[in-house]
Amino acid sequence: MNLTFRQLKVFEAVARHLSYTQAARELYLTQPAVSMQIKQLEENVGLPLFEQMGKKIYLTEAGREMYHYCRTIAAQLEEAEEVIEQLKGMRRGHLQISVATTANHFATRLLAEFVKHNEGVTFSLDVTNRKKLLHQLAENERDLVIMGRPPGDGDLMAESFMDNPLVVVAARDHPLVAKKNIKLDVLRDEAFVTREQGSGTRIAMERFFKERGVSVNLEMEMTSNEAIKQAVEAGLGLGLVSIHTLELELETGRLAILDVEEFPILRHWYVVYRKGKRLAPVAQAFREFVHQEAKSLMSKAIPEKYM
Amino acid sequence: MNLTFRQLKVFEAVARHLSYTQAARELYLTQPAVSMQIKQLEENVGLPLFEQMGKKIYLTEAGREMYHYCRTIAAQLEEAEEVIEQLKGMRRGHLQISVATTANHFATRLLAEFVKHNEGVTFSLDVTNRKKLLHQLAENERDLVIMGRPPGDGDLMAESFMDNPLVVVAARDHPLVAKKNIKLDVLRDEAFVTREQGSGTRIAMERFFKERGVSVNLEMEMTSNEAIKQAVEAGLGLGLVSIHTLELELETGRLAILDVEEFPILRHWYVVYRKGKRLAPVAQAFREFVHQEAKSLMSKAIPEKYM
DNA sequence: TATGAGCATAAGTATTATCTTATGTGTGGG
DNA sequence: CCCACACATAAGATAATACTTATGCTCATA
Repeated sequence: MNLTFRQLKVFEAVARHLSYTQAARELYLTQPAVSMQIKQLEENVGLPLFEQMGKKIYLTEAGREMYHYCRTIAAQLEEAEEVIEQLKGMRRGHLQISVATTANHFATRLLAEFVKHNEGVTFSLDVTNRKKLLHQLAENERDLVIMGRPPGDGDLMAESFMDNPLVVVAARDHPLVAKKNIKLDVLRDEAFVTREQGSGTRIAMERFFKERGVSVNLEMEMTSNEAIKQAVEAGLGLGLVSIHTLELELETGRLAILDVEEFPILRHWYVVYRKGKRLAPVAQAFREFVHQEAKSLMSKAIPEKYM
Repeated sequence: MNLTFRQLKVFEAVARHLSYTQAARELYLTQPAVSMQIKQLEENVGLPLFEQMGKKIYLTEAGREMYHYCRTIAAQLEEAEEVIEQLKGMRRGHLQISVATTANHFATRLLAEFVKHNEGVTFSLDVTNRKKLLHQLAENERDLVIMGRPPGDGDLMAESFMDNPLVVVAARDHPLVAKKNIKLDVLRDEAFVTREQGSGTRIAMERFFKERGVSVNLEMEMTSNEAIKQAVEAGLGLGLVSIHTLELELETGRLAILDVEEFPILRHWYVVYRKGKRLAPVAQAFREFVHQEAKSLMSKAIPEKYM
């Protein structure tokens, strides 16, 4: 079959009016133009679609079938058009986001807020480690990624949108909790519970201590921030984590931030995407949303001095 | 939107292969031809459908949506094509048949037999009186009508396909049942239960008696053959009916055919349709089926001497 | 750094679509 | 019996479509 939409459109009008002439009027055409379209359609189909009895025309059975499919196809087209329009206006869309484990807390909240403001937007959120995030970016599997500073070599756009202060935490009954302005040297004697090698936090941490000639005990590795906090709370040692993971623990007083000199280590959160990627309207909107709203959204959850 | 099927077809191939070049190969086109079709489609849609990252291309969200609708539309088209093919080969179709009340019995049986031999054929059967049958023909509401001889003035094709013997019946205990070769004059004293004025049977009956100068008592009118048979069985009088309505009553012996001279009145059944109407393949096939099979199908149900 | 793969762009061309005007044909109503 | 209506057919003008070839650009990879 070699139909054209024009043929279907004209056919639909004729079938509806059961009149070539009226259909022609509706379509601002002459009657022969309509005749020709119908004739071509009938040739394509291989069966007559109308029969003429005297002055009136009637749909043949083949005509009735065609009319049916004509309308379902038209309906599909309309639906498609509507969906596309929604995509254009960003009233709809699907976000594919991945976030670093550490960002889980506020990323989820950001997403929730965004979706609340944009009805019809759906998303899938993958919370995973730095390595996998970089892999997903390389494979173009995600629209946007929220993470620490990505390596400079991959062709990535990374836009900083919020500070990410790393702080030293201890259990509430730890001897250092009460001290003010703790010297870095003091930490030399302390055990640290840390994230696994290769994680953003770990990299930053090691660089920080190395630059300052302080070698600390980093023998306890955990693959999640939750595990670290549990360990610290249990008194296994100190922890070095992003303040954004601490909201609940600070509120309940289970963990305390130590007042160590040169702390917090100031890092940043980035919205990352592939250079040259044409962001879909939703993704574009979410990116802007993050830039505008992240700070104010987080300020409610974090002690002021760390903002 | 001003899409073309060509655009959709090309788009579908590209989306499937995620490659312009491969799609071009599949469609026996050059790569620029594919590029242009996609470009035009994107212009129509108003959004990019693919994004290129290095050598690979990916569907954008709009692209994924379009792909979806593309496939449902293609599915609709295929379905339409299939239905049309079936209509061509008469493996499918809908019959719109009307039959005279008197023909109900064997018409139903004919239809049943026809449908059994042609899987996929559906029908709607209207059993009604002569007046309405003619109206339906005039309004082109039915494909075929089975009835007695239609008036010659309407532009109708009427093809006789089977005898329609009208016989005189009586209750089994009627005095005339035992008589042989009953004279017409004898009927003058008898009451008749008849169909209403305007019915085919009634017209034939009146003409018959009038031509022979026999005036009979026709005061009991019924609008259905079933009612007539009931009345005759109850002893209200004689009946004059088509033998095709009598199958069951003869078999059970509730009614008897009288051996009246010049009887049965020989009339005929006709397949009738509007002159110049292009019969759909199904209707055409049924018409031929009726001509070929009606007699043999009926011979099993009716006493041999009346065939 | 050179090469090739893959898509975009440009220019040119043959084909096809689509429409109009003019006219023919059959139908039903006055 | 003739006219008006409705669809069919024919011829021709115009626009647009859908290609092709040739070439340029960008990126990955050897």
